[in-house]
Amino acid sequence: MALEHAILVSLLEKPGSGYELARRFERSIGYFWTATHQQIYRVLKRMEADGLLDVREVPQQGRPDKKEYSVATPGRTALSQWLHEPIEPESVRHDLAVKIRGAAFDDPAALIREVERHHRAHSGRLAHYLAGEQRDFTGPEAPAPPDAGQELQHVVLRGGIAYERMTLAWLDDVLATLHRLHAGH
Amino acid sequence: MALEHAILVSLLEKPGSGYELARRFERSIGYFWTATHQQIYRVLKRMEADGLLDVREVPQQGRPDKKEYSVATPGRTALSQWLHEPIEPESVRHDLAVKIRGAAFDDPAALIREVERHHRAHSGRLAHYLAGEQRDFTGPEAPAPPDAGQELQHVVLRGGIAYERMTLAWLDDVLATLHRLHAGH
DNA sequence: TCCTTCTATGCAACTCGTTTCATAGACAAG
DNA sequence: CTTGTCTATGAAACGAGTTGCATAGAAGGA
Repeated sequence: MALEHAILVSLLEKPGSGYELARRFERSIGYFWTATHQQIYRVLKRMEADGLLDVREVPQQGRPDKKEYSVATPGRTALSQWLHEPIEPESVRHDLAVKIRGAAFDDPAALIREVERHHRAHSGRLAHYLAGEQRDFTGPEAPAPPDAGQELQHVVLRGGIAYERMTLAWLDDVLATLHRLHAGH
Repeated sequence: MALEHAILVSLLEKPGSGYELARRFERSIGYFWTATHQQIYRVLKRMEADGLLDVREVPQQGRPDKKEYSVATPGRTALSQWLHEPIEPESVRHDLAVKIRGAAFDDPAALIREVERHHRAHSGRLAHYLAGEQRDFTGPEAPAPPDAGQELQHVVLRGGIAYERMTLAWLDDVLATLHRLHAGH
């Protein structure tokens, strides 16, 4: 259900087309919520039919026309209502943890390269987040007195950074454990 | 797709019925993978049809009969194959982050109680994990020379603990930010 | 010239996951 | 004696999410 709300937030931050939303979901919003373009187009259509969004056909030069969506009044109301509802704290879903426990019934050493691959992927994400933080919040070109929206975006980004740092430390722990099992016993 | 594999791992650790699996998914396995009983029964049926599992009807006294599932040879093969395949590092899905960014278009102070609720829930989980660690791994009744399976279970649990600690610290950061926005500016 | 990439939108089929409902015997509390 | 909880299994319907396919013009490189 939160895809609708993530779209509302993103369109309130800036109106845009399905295509543009899909790219935002690969970047900033995608830090904490993913969606493919098919899913986005389908939900946009439904939300427009429900009156949550307004559409405007925008002709363009040198590229296909696009449909620019923006949040209508009922959309703002729906978002506000959702913000006031309690939600369940999420439960994690971690394939890698399943694999690690499964390694007890296979060769634990075979997992080492896989864990190293994850480590590299998370290092890349952390670098990406840190670059974004520098660019938008802590660097010299960041707006000096940040407004509420920027403060909130920053605290969410700090959450992503903390998550990646924690994950990297854990993956180090996992690697040390796998090496220990491989060498000894 | 990983539900199948989580079930294979759990049944290799100990054979059991769908009901028992559902309870394990509320406890240890549920630390990193959740599933409801309906989902489990459906997948068990399919896995048995595919020859990955064996079933045995177990009559019981004072309670309904149960079907005890155990992993068949093709199931072990399937798990081993999956363990050797690379998987994508997961992307996070965090409703609360959507809400926090959405708070820029609503009253940020209204989120404070919600964030505090999440803080309490994560504190509870952390306490639960730490109790489990004490009981199974670091306490006086834990098996003195742990085998590979226990080492791996422990490192997964340490991951859960690290996740909860990181989340609690981040929620403190979020609360401080919300209070700052509420008081000042 | 052809091949790829980028912008832009969408359908169809499928799998995964959740919610609701149903059954049924045993046992304990009120 | 009724209500609630625990064990145990399952059907049906729905909603969320993924994968594959299709279209189409513009731009840039081999």
